[in-house]
Amino acid sequence: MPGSRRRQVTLSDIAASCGVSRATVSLVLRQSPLVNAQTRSRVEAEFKRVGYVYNRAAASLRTRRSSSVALVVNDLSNPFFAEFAAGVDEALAGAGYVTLLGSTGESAERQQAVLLSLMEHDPAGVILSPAEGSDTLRVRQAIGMRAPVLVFNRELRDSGWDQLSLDNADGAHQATQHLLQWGHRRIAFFGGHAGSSSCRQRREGYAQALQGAGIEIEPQWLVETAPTRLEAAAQAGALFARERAPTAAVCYNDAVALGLMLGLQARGRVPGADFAVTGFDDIPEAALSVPPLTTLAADPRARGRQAAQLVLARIGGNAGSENAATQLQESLAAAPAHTVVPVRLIVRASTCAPARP
Amino acid sequence: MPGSRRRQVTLSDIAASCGVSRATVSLVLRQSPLVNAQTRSRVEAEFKRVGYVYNRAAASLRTRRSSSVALVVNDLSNPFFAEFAAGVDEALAGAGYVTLLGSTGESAERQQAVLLSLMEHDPAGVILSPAEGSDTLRVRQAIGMRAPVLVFNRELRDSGWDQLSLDNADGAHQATQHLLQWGHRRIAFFGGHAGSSSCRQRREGYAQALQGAGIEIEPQWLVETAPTRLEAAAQAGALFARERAPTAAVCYNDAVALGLMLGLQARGRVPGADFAVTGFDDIPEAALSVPPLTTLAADPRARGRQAAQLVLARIGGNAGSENAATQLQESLAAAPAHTVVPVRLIVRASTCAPARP
DNA sequence: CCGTGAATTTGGATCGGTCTAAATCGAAAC
DNA sequence: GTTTCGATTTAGACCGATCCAAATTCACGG
Repeated sequence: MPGSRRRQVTLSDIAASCGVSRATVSLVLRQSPLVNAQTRSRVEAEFKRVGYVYNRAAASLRTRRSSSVALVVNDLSNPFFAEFAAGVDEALAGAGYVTLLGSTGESAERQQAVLLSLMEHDPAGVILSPAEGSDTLRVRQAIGMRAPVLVFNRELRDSGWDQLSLDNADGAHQATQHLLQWGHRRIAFFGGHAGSSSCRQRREGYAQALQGAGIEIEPQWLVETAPTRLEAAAQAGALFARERAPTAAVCYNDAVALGLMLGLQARGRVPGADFAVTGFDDIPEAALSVPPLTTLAADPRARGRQAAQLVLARIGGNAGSENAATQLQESLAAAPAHTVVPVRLIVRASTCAPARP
Repeated sequence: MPGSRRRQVTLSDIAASCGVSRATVSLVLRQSPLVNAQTRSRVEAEFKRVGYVYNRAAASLRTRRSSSVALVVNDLSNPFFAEFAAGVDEALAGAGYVTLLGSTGESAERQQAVLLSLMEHDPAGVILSPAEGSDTLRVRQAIGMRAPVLVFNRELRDSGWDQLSLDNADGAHQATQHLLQWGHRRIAFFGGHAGSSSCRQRREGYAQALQGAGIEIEPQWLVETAPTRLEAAAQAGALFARERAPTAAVCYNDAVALGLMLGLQARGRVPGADFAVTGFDDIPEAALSVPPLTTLAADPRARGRQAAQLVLARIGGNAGSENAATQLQESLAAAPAHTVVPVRLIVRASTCAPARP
């Protein structure tokens, strides 16, 4: 019923109306065994009666223990990251932390602003999926030593922070291998910015697989595009500009692969019948495209949970030292860990034998 | 360089090393015109030198002005909500607020826990896309009068809060009309829980369109399913259980429509050729399915921005009264607004004329 | 009746900012 | 030379919690 106002009720109010001291109420709040059972229930009843809500900000001001974690993600509208974010939030909530969200829209500038703004809210940790073109130094400058950081998905060179990433090289290797087994010999690597670390790693795995098969890569097999469906569709033609055109393509990711398939169809080619395509990520659409896309699955939601676990480990890791400052020191001192998670090939109908001309 | 520790630098430290009082430093922080230009630049230099970062929690403890907004969403992995969240965050960040994320996984229980946890962080406002089966009273109990709320997408009866929703009835009406124009006379409404407000509204629009065409609805044309692809695919058969089977279906949403199309194909029917299907939401996959899905677009990112604007209006709305408590009072007192945004029909290839047997 | 120790409770400082009312300081005005 | 005034600065309380050391209470043994 809009109408009942008055300022919010605090621990002092409770103390007053229960006839005990603020300290006692505080002990009740924290489930201390010190307080008498009768007192406890009296106070707890009052909590309910007046609808008391805890002010965590005030508490962590005193304790110097924050209960939030910042999640900075480059593109929420990408289902891969949305799933990731859901996983992060799930695990953080389970551990009693709240998620501070920041999205950067893949802009290093916005990322900087977002980080600065988030740091003012004193997160206990940061999970960062860096925008393309992030500068390690600037990011460091924004975060300083104030919180442990987990870098996800892209590299941040020499940051000295923990990192969680997919086994990009191995994934691309698997995809290429798969195409080789179908009998392809002319295989392109399509899409992505060669500057980005994930693209570089995927290209490496691809190159290694071809090398292992004794195949030399033609320059025209390497096509760069923005990692979007649209750009990919537009660039499809580049594959067929010259002789020795490829019969298959390992794509940077699913978005690019879906775009390429559209582009192929526009040229009268039939992906999955006379041209083979693989993706990366296994976004939900991959299973529904025509033809369904052979791709590499990484289970982004599980990655999100994992990322959360990793920062939480840095944050709370050392149960031995209760002192928050010391804890931070120790955890920051431990050597940064680089966790690489395997990806698995999901074979669908977009891969096929090379067309016999 | 991990190694440089020491406790974080505070405003008092700055004051000390600049030889001014804490009050002055505080004035500098807040760009007050009171402070002398020389002093200001001296202090600002010190900020940079030592890498000072503002502690917003401490500040808002005193000012009673929070700079965060809670966003509670039922399913982040749904691209519709992911886009929505991105839009919310974009607009909030632009206004200097930070987003506290909470996802409920469509569970009223989790939603309650999430809300309680978020409220402890004292958000200035709440944007809530309620989980199915939310109980207005419990939600009210968690939030109380502590923050203005914007309810998105689903109704929360008698909550007295602002609401932003899609014009569900009109959308379904448009879709049904479109099918009628193709010549269909036996049109089903497929999917969704009839209990949910959005489903009810869509069914209403559908029913009205049919009524307008003088068509009576057969009970078997109304099929309930969970709003997921899988369930929808499994229930496809229900449409053809009896005589007077439909030749087209207005689906609850895109996920259901995509599922239904799969289910149809499994039965040897060809959606877009001998059975017409429409969706709702225009998720990215809708354009890529086979056949591409006729559906209703709502631009979720823009909705997110709009939702953010609406809470911000409640939060900051009254520039006249500087007193925060008074402001909250006034804004909560203003009559709740229900904003309904139009949706537009995107015609693709999943709709066709009825099959001539 | 008093000392003793365990069980409870508490006063008051503290976290890092902001706010209010009052102090300080030159310089212009009388 | 004192008063006055605008410009600047500041002391100290305060926001809502926690923490520490010390105080209080109470039952029990001597």
